[in-house]
Amino acid sequence: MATESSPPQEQGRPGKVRSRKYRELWSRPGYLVRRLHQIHVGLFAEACGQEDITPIQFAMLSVLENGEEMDQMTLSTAVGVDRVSGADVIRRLERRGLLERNASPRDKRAKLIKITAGGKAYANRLRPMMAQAQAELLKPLTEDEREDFLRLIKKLIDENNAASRAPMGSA
Amino acid sequence: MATESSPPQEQGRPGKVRSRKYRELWSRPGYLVRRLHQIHVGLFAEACGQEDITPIQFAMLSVLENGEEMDQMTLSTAVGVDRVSGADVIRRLERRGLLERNASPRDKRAKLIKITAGGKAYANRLRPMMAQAQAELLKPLTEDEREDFLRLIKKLIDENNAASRAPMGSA
DNA sequence: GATGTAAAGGAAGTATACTGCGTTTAGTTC
DNA sequence: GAACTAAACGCAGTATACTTCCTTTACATC
Repeated sequence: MATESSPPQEQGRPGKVRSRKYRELWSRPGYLVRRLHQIHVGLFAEACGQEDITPIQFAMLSVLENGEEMDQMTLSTAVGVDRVSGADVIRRLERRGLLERNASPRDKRAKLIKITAGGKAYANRLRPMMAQAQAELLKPLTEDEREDFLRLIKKLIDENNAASRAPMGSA
Repeated sequence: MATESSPPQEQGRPGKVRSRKYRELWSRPGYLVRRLHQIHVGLFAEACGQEDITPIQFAMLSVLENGEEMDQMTLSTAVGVDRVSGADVIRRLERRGLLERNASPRDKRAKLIKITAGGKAYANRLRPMMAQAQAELLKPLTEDEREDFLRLIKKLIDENNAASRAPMGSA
């Protein structure tokens, strides 16, 4: 069953006429990215077992891990989600006591986010599971292929970053 | 700004100790896949302009385009989402008159889904926009790199397919 | 034909990930 | 200092994408 989603390769063949491009789902890069994203979420949940954590939640803890404080906007941008989605994630992590949210003394609009001791310990405990999920995802590829894949996907992200609704890295 | 998310390449370097692997967000394949997925959704929406359509909705119309009827479960599996998510998408497409949902005469449990004439016309009209979104996503890569990327991501999906919560291709 | 299992679907609940609108506060410009 | 603009946040609403629990129906087995 694992072989059925990618029938004989015919995308990109020289003689193909324009109209047939992207006709099949498995020839649409965006579709493939969506599928792989789903798979990653599944692998992440599996690797974390009974722990109630998601990739984006762990990403936030990772950003905060060094103890630095930042407002919601900065944190959201750092993990690459928009302000509102970020605030949602922050609220859930705060509810579990993994981070704190305090009014900024310098800017009355901003809420400063800081990881708690419990949050740090939690992140440390789960790091191996996160790493396991990453390893599982790449497992089908050889070492060379992994490097290629990471290089190419980074290139796609970098050059398309501005196109995203939540441009990253402006922290 | 587009270059900041991928600092100097150091992941996978031979001397790296185990504990530093996946330490940075941009070195976690799952994180990169999530980002690229977001970007694709953004590009898709942009390419579709005022049209109110999402990648998964278009994928469903693509599967139904040949006029074939199928139940919700089969359709959901064909586009690679679970039963419940699929039913949600179907309900929205039905509301817009792009597809019909009728009780199956042979199986009283099943609802048979069929694309409408309007749905076909709509899919035909939007296909160039979908193709535009796919092309935009791959634009940063050379032709050779595109082939590599598609080959590698298909391999990852195929071999990890069973790990997904919504295994695909069993149609 | 009764029984047990599995499949199809619905309903409720949760987590990302947005858009749009409004409020408060911070700067900036005049 | 007043006015304007922009930033940070909140709230409401929507779309994927799940989980869990339930009902109905189909099918296979006894």
